[in-house]
Amino acid sequence: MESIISKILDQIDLQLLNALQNESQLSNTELAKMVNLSPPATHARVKRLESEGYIDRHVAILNQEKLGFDLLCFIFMSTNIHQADKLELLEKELKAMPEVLECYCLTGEYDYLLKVAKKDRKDLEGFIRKLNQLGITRIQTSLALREIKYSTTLPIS
Amino acid sequence: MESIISKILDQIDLQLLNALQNESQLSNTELAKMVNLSPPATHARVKRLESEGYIDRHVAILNQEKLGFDLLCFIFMSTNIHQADKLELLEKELKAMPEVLECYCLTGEYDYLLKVAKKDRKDLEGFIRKLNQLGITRIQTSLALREIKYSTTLPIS
DNA sequence: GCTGAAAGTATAAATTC
DNA sequence: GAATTTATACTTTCAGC
Repeated sequence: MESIISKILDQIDLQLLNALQNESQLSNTELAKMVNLSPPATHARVKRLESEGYIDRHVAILNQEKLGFDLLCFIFMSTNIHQADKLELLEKELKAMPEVLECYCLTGEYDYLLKVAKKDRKDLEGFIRKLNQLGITRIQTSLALREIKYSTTLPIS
Repeated sequence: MESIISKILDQIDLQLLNALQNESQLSNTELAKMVNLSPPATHARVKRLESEGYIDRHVAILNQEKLGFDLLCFIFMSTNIHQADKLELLEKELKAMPEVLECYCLTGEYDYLLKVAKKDRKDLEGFIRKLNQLGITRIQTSLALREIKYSTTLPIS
């Protein structure tokens, strides 16, 4: 059975998405050569993929180490907030914190998982103190000792 | 006391990095206007930031949901491997798996944290079986119920 | 979706500050 | 030494087919 995607995205679309998620600076001309299409046809497809929301955004990935972000932490936490509107506020505040790179609601022991980048332990301490003021009941922090892989590339091919 | 970075990167460099990590498709002309420099001067700075490793790569962020990746999982695992060369092999294999988006060595109860994207439960089951064949002793899987934030933007400003 | 032309960009070289 | 202006090559992008 075919997936839903294959009915909307053909092989060329997937090739384009895959090329761009690995190297978004590829020129339209280069992309066109890769998929054996004319530059205008290629351009139209990429624009379509963007406007239809398959491509969320284009970003530059900076080097954490070179920029002094020595601490990458995973913070598990639970809250005693249960009112829907107050939970929403909490999530809005978490989202607005620039040091919070990722945040998910998780199955399991804790309510939330946060991925946080900080420059040093003092910064991290301040951040955790800030969390405690938001109605967080339980926090467990794990430090990343070593990065083995960091990718934004979805396995679409 | 000034940070190390401020000795190498000036305010304009940080502005450029910050602009590009949020929207890497900005044209050189637009960047130049933002930082009040001529396009060639801006271009030289960006190239320098790339060649010196402050910018790792440029990528397009795809929409997981639209592409059918319904399962985002965080897998904690420990291994019984202790030989250095065999551990290296394990890490190389983890790195090579396209469904493994991120992988870190962690402090705490488990040796590794994996962030894994899969299309459905059957796929996930197959993946976990594959892990079990690599010398993994203990696995704990948490599913992301909801994404509150997903960002690649470091808080450099 | 293709071809060919027009507009806009990136980039290298020469010049100035 | 670093930024600017000038000039060229390349790319994107819009017609018409």
